[in-house]
Amino acid sequence: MLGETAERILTTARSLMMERGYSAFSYADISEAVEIKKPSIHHHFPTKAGLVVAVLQAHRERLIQGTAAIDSKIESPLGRIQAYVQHWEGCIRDKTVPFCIAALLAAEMPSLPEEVRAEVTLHFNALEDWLERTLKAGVKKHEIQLQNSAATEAQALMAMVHGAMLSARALSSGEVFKTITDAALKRLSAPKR
Amino acid sequence: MLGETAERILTTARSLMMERGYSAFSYADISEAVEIKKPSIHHHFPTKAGLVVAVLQAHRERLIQGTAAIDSKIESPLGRIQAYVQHWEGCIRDKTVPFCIAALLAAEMPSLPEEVRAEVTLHFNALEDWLERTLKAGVKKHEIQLQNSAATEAQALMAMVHGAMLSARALSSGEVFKTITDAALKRLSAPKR
DNA sequence: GCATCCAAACCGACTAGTTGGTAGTCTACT
DNA sequence: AGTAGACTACCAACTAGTCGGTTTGGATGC
Repeated sequence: MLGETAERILTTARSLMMERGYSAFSYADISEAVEIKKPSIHHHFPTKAGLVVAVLQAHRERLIQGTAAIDSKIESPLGRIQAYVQHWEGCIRDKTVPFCIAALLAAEMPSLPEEVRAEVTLHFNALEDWLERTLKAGVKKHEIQLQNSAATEAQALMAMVHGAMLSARALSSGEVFKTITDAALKRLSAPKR
Repeated sequence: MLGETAERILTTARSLMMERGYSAFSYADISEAVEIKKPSIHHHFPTKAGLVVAVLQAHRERLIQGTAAIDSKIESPLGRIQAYVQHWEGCIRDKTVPFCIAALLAAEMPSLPEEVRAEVTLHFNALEDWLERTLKAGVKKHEIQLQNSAATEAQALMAMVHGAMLSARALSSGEVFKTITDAALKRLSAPKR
């Protein structure tokens, strides 16, 4: 298992990356926040790439746990997707977790170490999988209507959520995220019958 | 007007930023590509923030010129939006201009200098304006159907395009951009009548 | 025609600070 | 005695940016 310090380093790295991405945060930043000297961080995480990979693995783990929790709590597929989007809405509103790390790193992709790039791709795949599964279930239950294949609609939905995060940052407005995602959800729901 | 060297610095900075964003490119990188010594770059652009602002202003100028060209060449609003999306599709395919700089910098927003941030916001506003105008014109001509206000749909469309760029990077697949944007365009077009 | 002046362009050498990472040491706990 | 965690003291490489100085191609005055 990971020690307490390693855990603190991870969560600090996470929030720094959420704010700045990969290249704009440093071991010195973590050192300051965790109140531990820089070489001690290297003791727990020898390289920056390794640390970031660990953060991304935890991030993906949270995604898998989170969607599983949604699946077990909410029966309706449309409701599940709503819950997913609302999760981010809340995060963006209270500014604790203002961005999906994987989406952020996707922007920096060409300047990332290979190991990190692989992790980003994995996250996108995992999210796409869950969205696709959930959309398909919604169609089967006549709760969701799609104009394209579930795979395509899952990709589109994911892009919309990530793009909405970009817009929220660019316009420094949490409002715009809700506006965009509400419109996307509205489009998905099948007319009552 | 800008000299030839300044112009070369600008285009080099542009492509470096397109690849890496703000914090992951340096004057040394430009120096190497332009084959000019580092202090000479400072002669033309005293600060990095200033250089990036210049790049963004040119980028926005191109957006305005580009959309104006589309407006004058293409009569149909839906066709105009298609042309806009296809422009990026082409850029992503041949990898010359693989990302909208403003969208890339939006991800880094919190670590950007103020002046740069303002420029990013301006770009988002300019694009949103054009999309909204064009969508409204399409509705008037019964070419485009919207489920929400034109402003909302413009935001959603913009988010989708930007998110599709992120996905294309994350999955290193130009295909996925086309898949996503095709679906978005399909949704916009009103049923024939 | 020719000296003078000027400004733009450029460059070598440098600064102060930061980057990720290393070596070796001390300490506390098992 | 061994080990995990933390430390001080480094390192080479890189960061944006500065300084003083040279080269260049015109303009201007005579």
